[in-house]
Amino acid sequence: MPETTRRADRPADRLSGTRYGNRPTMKDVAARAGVGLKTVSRVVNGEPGVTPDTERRVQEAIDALGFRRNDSARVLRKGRTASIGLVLEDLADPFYGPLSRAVEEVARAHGALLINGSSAEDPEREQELALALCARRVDGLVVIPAGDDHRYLEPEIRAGVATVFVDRPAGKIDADVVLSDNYGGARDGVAHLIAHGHRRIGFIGDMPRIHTAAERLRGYRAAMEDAGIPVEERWMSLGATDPVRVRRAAEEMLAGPSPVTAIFAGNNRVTVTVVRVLAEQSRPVALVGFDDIELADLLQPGVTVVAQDAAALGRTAAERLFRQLDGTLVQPERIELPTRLITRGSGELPPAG
Amino acid sequence: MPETTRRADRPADRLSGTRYGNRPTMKDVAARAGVGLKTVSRVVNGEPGVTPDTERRVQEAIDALGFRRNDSARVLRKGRTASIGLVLEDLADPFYGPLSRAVEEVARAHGALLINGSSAEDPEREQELALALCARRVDGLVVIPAGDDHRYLEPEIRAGVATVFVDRPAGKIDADVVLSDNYGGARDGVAHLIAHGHRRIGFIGDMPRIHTAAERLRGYRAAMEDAGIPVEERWMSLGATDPVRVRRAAEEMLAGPSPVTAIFAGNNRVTVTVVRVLAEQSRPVALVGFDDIELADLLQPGVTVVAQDAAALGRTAAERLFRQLDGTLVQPERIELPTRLITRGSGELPPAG
DNA sequence: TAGAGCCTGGACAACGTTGTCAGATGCGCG
DNA sequence: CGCGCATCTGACAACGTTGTCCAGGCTCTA
Repeated sequence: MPETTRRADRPADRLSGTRYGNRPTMKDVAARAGVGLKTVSRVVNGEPGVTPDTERRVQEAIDALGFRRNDSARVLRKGRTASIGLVLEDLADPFYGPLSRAVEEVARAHGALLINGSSAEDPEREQELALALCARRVDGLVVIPAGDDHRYLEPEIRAGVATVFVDRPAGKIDADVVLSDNYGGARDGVAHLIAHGHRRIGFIGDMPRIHTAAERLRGYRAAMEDAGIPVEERWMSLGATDPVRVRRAAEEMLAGPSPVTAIFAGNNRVTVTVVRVLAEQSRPVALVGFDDIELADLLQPGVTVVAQDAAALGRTAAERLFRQLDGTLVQPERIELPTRLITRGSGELPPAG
Repeated sequence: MPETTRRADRPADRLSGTRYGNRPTMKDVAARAGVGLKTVSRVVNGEPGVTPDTERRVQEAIDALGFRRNDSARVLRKGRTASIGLVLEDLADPFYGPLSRAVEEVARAHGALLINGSSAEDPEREQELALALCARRVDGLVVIPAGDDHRYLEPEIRAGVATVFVDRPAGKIDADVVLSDNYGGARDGVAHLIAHGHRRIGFIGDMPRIHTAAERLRGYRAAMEDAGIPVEERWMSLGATDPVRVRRAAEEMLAGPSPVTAIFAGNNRVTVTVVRVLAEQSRPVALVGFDDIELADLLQPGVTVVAQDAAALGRTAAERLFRQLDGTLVQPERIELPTRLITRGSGELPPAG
């Protein structure tokens, strides 16, 4: 049949509607066990009021047919899905692994499953994902925002979808947010470099439209200003953090007559690339990175970082989400978790050249 | 005894049944727009046969009420959820990040969402998770097995749940499997060490009940045997791969009168710990690790590894899953992806001592 | 031995959506 | 002006489960 679908380009529309491969239902089980439908339901759900003998008969029928309760139908009836959604930027990013896992653990403790998807830093994809999750009636949503306007979630929140934003604040709506102290962490990290004698300090960060990136840049500027150091434009690089771009940025600020003697790297990806670039330099350049990276202590020198606790971010957010669902929470709040400066050598190098 | 739907200790049972916070339904939209229920359905799904004027009225009502289609009800009707489940070991493990992401991308391309959970290497939890996903009627399941008996999935597979196992084979059932060539990779890695003059080579791996661990051990033994080197018991450590245990194992094989001159590390976690231990040794010890690790090239010396392509594993598995759903696939198959030896220095060190 | 009360089991409606089908409407044409 | 046809619309059942409520059978007591 030529179905002329007008806007059938939405995800869920693309799978066709073949039935489950003929799965047994409670009705089938009931027929086989010679009992009523509701009795099967009672057995499946461990409700009281079934004689051991009847229960045994039902159980046998269940085993024989390979019955498994259809939670979709159950959800329709009960109104709760016991699942929460997580919209993050990139599952493959080592920063989000622990965060994701922490959210999952909390969900598990509350008997909920986790559905997650990556926005790939694309606001439109974030929205598409979040709304798809809402259509599935997740009980709650943990969002690591890619966009800066979340008014599209207003009807959902009003309808009772618990919502918590992590890592970056929500845009244009009032909602729970759990953040790291990006500003303070960056400021301290840069101040650390200044304390070790640096004055020409480079900053390589992500696009400033990303909240964390903007905050870290603000921290950098604050530390410099506190020390009375005027920042030169060419010390700063703000843009995509792919290796090619970062490498060029680093090499540029390390070239010329008065190169930077230290670099502050705005996130884990930047840090990794900068470490590579610095390894190729003839003179030592100090480095402090935002986000911890694995094996940072084993490099020569060890990489000094401003570490944030990704797991704590996820855990805190998820716990807050379930407290929203409990009804114990009313007022949206902004929670800021502290960062920690871990000195390993690279940030304590004195200025060279 | 076949495990079945039983008692009320299952996750989904713990959330109580409060209704959605009074969400508008198609009926409400229909009432407000002054049209029939089915017409709303048509508009929502972009079906043909609605005049522009009617469509506009319906659309306005949708916007005004903040209506969002309830996919649970839709699923109940259509029989497909457009979602697939992924059961893995630990979301936070850097090896599974890219794998997970790859599965997600394929799912996305097919318009499906991804629900995932961590088994924490616990067979019971694996089963609980997989069955919970089936109860939600995921269309398919990608499983990284923790246990070695998957007969509990037989009714599900028979009922049409597409199933693919990744990284490790299924136990006691016939199903699609996508693996790395663990045996060949380990054998080549160890042979590489032997080629560089080593004879006393240690092996530190995971519990042999884990298929990958067993295969890699087999590869180690094969390489040693091919070279005519009798393996001493104390060169091998097979057990949990927590840092404490691995550290002790490494230190033990490096002590005594005839210590190993090289170590083959059975997975990424082991490699990381061994690198730490070796950094403390006075004499150089060669190292080849299974799985690539970030920044391996920047360590002194760079860490030689047998790399597997986690993303390719995930992608291949997910694609196979959707081909099962298409009906293009019939016979279960075992697909083995090659590994790649990446030399960076640590594996090319000559024997010392 | 009759009545009260408890326990078990089942009929039925409802959850929100989609597929089916038939009715209503409008249009062109004889 | 009426008929056929195409187009648009809506009533209704069904998806598989759970909550409500009542019937029937049993035990227990007076």
